[in-house]
Amino acid sequence: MNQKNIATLVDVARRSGVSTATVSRFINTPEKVNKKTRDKVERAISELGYVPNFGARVMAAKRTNTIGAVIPTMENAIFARGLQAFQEGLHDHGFTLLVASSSYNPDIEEEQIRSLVARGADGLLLIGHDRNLKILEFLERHQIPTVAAWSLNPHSRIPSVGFDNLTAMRQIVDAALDYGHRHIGVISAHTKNNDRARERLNAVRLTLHERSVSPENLSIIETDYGVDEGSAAFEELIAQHPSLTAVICGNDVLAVGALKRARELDIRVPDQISITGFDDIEIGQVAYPSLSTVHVPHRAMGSAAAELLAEMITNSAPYRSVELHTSLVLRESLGPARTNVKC
Amino acid sequence: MNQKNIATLVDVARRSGVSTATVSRFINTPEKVNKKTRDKVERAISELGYVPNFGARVMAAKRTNTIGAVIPTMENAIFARGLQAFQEGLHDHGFTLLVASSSYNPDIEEEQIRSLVARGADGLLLIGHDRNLKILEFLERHQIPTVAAWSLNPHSRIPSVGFDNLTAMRQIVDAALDYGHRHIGVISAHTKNNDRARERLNAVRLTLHERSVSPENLSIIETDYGVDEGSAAFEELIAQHPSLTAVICGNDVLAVGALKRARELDIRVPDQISITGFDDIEIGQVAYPSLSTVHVPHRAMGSAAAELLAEMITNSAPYRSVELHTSLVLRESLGPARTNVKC
DNA sequence: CCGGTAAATGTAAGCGCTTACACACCCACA
DNA sequence: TGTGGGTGTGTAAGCGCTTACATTTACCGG
Repeated sequence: MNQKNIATLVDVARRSGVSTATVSRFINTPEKVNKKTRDKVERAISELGYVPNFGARVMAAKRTNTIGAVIPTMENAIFARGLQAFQEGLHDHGFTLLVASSSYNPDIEEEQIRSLVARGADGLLLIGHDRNLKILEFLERHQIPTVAAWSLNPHSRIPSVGFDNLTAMRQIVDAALDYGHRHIGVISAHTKNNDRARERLNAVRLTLHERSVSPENLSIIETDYGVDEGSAAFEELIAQHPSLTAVICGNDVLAVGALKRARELDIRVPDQISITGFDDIEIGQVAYPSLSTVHVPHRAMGSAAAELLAEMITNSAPYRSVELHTSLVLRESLGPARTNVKC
Repeated sequence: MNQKNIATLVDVARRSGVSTATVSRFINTPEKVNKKTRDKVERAISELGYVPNFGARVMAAKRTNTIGAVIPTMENAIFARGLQAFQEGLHDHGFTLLVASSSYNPDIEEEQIRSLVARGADGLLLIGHDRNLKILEFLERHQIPTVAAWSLNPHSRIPSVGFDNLTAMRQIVDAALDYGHRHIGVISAHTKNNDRARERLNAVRLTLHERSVSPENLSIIETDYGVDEGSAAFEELIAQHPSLTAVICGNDVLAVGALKRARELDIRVPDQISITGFDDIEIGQVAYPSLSTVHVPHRAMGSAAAELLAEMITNSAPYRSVELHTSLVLRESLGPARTNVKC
């Protein structure tokens, strides 16, 4: 034992009277060890409270059975459910998940990716496709199987497991237009370095264009992620554009913030103004009025990502993407446009 | 380079024409390396895209600058904000955070703790104090500085950074009693292996006793964590005990579920029934009616835990706990008890 | 009783780093 | 010119594992 009193393989070997190789086999491939020996080793291990040193193991074996994930934020539930499913899927394949968050900052994301690779991650899950070439090359040089989720981009070097944000957002914009809304506000997450936000915003522009609504009737505000940010953006938007009858939000968190502020300002939703979200997380169901939104198959996405990654690692499977589909969830917050009594 | 084309320290040394020791020094203590040498090494590193192998590093240096945290769940925001602050605090001290979740399962928690220790965590953050002796001894043998958060227990071998759940819960129970509630329901998280839930429940019992409310007027239901579980528990509770005028929930997530079901059943809150939560997370502010709850200083707790842990690791500081205080947040969901028109 | 084969175990060479120690310089000072 | 003390760098010994290969043991049919 060393000064920290931590038992090593050698200690276990000595105590059970076998070689280190046998102890190692006991741990990794017990079926290759004789029953009697197995018992001896097992006893020694539990008496010593031995735990294999992960670092040493990785060095010798070149495989960590660890997958890393870098998500933009842990603060909200947006990625939580998908990640949970991802983790469960990985577990079935014998992998452990390590999670790091980037606070929506590309530099931190890069740092986290490097850190996970240094820690020996066998594969990586990232969110979206917006990142610079340098880090992609780094991943390629290290031959780290990687998949990008929450997004779909056939041109990326990284395979996707996700949905088409553009198509998804069009569903709800179409619904709003069908309800007669012609003056529309958008509260979007920052679109820089965020392909999901950008595509969703594009979806609004495109749909309005197709349905011949003038761009002048569209007011956009970009903001940070958060309920309070949603509230502030909502207030600003309607103060500057009183004729708006609908506010499309880039995600449920912003939408819920908008909903909250509307209530505080005594603006009835959806009678006076409609508000929509995107993601379909729990908070939208408990909000009042309940939030009309785009349902994202979080769990399916997590499972599919786990499946694909496991496949890429164990069979070095070829490039393959998985497309999932979203659906409209119409609850209370989206309703017919009010007849436009100009203020 | 090996077959995976990953540059090692040796490659960098060769390329820059210095010894491996110098490269290692460049990485760890650049001020000890001559400026000219530094430039050579720096260039070689960036040309090769070299990243130090973490496992090898740990083996040689015995220090990882990594802190592990095992939280019961990532699925909800309860621990998210505190963890974020914890992470930020650690970052200031040069530590990296690794997060694992246990799904409220003590066996998984134990497995995760072992895994983090094997990965070389220099310290550990755990939630609450309920865990078996074996794992405590394991931690002691490995001399891993550990703190327990979200709870306070002066008798534990592990120092606490948190608040007294009993005192905290009494605040809101007292408030409910002050409003005239005498028939009280409780929706609690499972109390097994969960000291926080247990103490909060005890707080209800104790307070009622002190204020001479008969235990017969108290109905308790324990359930899993989740909005839907809260909804189901609420419905069951009021079906079996129509005389209840207040439902105290063990946390905000359950409370919001209860609030939601009340609305679905057309039960007015707080006119017909009051509902309270615990934690003060965002979801309670956006719920309708807004949730009266106990405010937990999540961020302060996270920062304090980071501070204490850093101190324990770098100075092997003595056992010291940090007590934080909660406060009452009265919003809409708690109101006067209805005059008891017996059904 | 022997050779052959399979099963079980042992030996020892790394894996990629850090760091104690040794060594080579260079400058200041006597 | 000799000595003392930096400063900068190199050498090489591990850290705790896995695993290819060598060796031993057990058991079989002939």
